[in-house]
Amino acid sequence: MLNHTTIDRSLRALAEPTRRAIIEKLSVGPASVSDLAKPFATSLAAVVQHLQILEDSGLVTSEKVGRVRTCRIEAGGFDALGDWLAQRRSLVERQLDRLDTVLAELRPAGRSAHRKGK
Amino acid sequence: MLNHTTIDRSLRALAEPTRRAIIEKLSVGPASVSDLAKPFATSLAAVVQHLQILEDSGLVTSEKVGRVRTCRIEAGGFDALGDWLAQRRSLVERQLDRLDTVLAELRPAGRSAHRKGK
DNA sequence: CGTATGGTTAAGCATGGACTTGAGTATTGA
DNA sequence: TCAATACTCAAGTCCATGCTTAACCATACG
Repeated sequence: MLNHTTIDRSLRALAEPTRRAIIEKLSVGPASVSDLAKPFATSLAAVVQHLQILEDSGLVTSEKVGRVRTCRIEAGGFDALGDWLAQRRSLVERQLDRLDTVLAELRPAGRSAHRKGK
Repeated sequence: MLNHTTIDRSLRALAEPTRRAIIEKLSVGPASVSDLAKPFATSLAAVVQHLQILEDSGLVTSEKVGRVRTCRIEAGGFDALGDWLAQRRSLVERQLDRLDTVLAELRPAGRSAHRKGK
């Protein structure tokens, strides 16, 4: 399993509405810090702090040219989280399959009816 | 887009190592509250609180029979989060495609080299 | 040059969230 | 029926986190 700390940082970063809104905006396209701050009622400094956390989590990168910092989503920043999620879901599937098996053994003549088709 | 509050609750619930560990254990199979509490150094009450949060988030269900509460992963509890993630990733892909297009237009004779094959 | 713009950093505050303890309820088993 | 088990609930503590303000730098513009 890949580094657990990456998952932790990603999830913490995303578990905040403002940061999620920033991610949502950035997933449409790059933006400057003050562009990102505009929609929010909070101060610019607060947004900068959120951006710092997003960068530490590996979800966002930024580079400064002149006096403006341009932020963008880091492609692949969601991969660790995606893998973790996929693994959870596959394990849950496995559980349901085993349940099916058990039910099938309990009434061998019938067809288990509670699972959605493949 | 599906209910935003669901995403919020899922992410908040998962942004905590203990709760994630509980999820990981439950994705292997159902367990009682005290089974879940065993591996942790914390008190039982703390684990119960975590379970409450996980249930509120829709990731876990439980039912009490006799004096023991059995907890299990809610199949489909990860769907909203999975959809959100997938959408982010697809939007990021779109950005990269547009970038490819721009680069291709800048040097029409060359092949863009920075993307992995389809 | 001077001023505005865009961002950075630090300090302090306030709230939320994780944890503990302790007391209580309901079930089970001897 | 008594004790152990398996939670449940309430109250209180404490620390992390998000926010603000304020001072500060660097770059761009008239």
